[in-house]
Amino acid sequence: MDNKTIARTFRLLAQLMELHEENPFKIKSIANASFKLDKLPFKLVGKTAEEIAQVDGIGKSISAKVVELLDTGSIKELTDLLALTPQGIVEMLGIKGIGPKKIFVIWHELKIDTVGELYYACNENRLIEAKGFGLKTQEEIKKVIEFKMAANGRFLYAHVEPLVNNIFASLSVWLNQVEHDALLGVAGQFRRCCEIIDEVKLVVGTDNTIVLNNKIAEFEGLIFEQTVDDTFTAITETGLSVQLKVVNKAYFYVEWFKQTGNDAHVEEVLKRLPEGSYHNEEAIYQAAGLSYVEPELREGLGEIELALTNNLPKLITFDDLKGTLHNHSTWSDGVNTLEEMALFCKDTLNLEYLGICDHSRSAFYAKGLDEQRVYGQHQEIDALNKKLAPFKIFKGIESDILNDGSLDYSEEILKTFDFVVASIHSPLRMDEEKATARLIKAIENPYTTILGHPTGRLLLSRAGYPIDYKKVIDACAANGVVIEVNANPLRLDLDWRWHRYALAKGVMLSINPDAHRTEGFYDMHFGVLTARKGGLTSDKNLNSFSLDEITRYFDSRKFSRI
DNA sequence: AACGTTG
DNA sequence: CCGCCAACGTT
Repeated sequence: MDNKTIARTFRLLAQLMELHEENPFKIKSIANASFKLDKLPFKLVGKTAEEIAQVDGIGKSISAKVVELLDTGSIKELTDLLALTPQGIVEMLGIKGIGPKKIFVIWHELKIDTVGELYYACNENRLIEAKGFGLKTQEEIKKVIEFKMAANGRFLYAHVEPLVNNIFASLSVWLNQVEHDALLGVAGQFRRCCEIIDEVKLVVGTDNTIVLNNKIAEFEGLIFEQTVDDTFTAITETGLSVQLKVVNKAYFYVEWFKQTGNDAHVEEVLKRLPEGSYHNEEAIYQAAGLSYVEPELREGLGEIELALTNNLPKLITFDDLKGTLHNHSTWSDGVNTLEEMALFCKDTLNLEYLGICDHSRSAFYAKGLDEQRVYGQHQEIDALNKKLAPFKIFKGIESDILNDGSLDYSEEILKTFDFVVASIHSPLRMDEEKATARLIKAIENPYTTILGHPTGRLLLSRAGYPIDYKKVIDACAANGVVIEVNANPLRLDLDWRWHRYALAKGVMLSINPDAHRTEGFYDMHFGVLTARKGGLTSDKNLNSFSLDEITRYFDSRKFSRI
């Protein structure tokens, strides 16, 4: 069990205690513990109660609960509370915009205890009757429930990846026993590296279908049912559909190709493809008179024209990344210290530089840096740079874009950074006009180097604020501002569908992990996949620059201000 | 701490 | 009826 799960369990416990009107002091200490546990720089698994109690804010009683959770998988107090709470009420805790206080009213005064009923109540205008609720709250709740319903049965790529890897690995082993040269490939949305997956597709090539048909019924805890002649389907516990298509080996590559691209892409290629069996995908594209199209690009969005004229981009890879920009440390809301983050980049990832961009002063909830602490951090960076040379830490900041579009510090302070990532964190409720104007004002600020997560979206969980993409990208082009591809699998923002437009306008992108702990750097993997979908090449990605190149780039941005 | 909402 | 503001809940 990882720390995140433990922290989430404690938060749920605190919320349930509040719903059941328990001692507010106890509630506070549990909620506080949840926060602390989430921010620990070490893993809790294997630690003793005594060791855990050493953590500031965690005493005997809570450390005992952590151990109980680690040993038994649950906490008795939580199990008891859950038994007393309707399932729908527990679900409501996951709705943004309402907390335990409001849910208490919904439950006891409106007598509503399922999310469905709550939705109906919003439609019938019944929520505004209750005290503490108004029209705005009601509309907001309605919107969030609708968003949640639309997300049902859909999953983040990052969430599906381990499952697909497991299925692929065990299926390979098993197939190999059945037939030593059987073929297997992952296809569909996953192979195309889509950010949201609602169906996993695999293709098997075997001439021994009978054995397969008899054996496949149960595999890796999944129950496969034969839905069509050659297709087996299973649904995971979480509701994800896994499809297995079985064909003779001779047809494997054509089938794999057909199951990978979206309909538009496959149709376009098939039009040009002579009938036949092909021994790999390259041969298929060649026979169709096209250069090879990487799976990520097979979306029917103009890639065929590029393939016809041999103009497909050479897509960026993880190895092209030379450094990483936009990351956090314990100076604000990160888990690892500046030095730990730097050493990880230097020694584990073999990068040449780290850009540190802790939160700016108005991000109070994240311990944002005031002017004093900016100065303090810069001194620490100078010292570390001496120690770790030639590895370099760049002095950055993730400056909030305030409500009026200005940045969070005076020019005097902004001047002291090597680069500035400007992002919106609050307020997020804006119409398109307001959001676009706010972003453009920040883009026009001469100190802005990179525009951070342009829409603020959280995939499957929160829609971003609406923006006029073209205007925002055009403004970046006009002001030499780089756009972030936030690599957190929940964000992947700028959306890949806009990469090509940005690149055409001469705007550079930057694959930024927004890491809040050392493992967070690995999110760049997802950023690379999504940027590949967008058609990004290494030379247009800022953090593919070598240390020399990026130093010169930051310098030239500074000179352009004078 | 700052914000939006409520009343 | 509107604008103002304190209290509250959420992030």
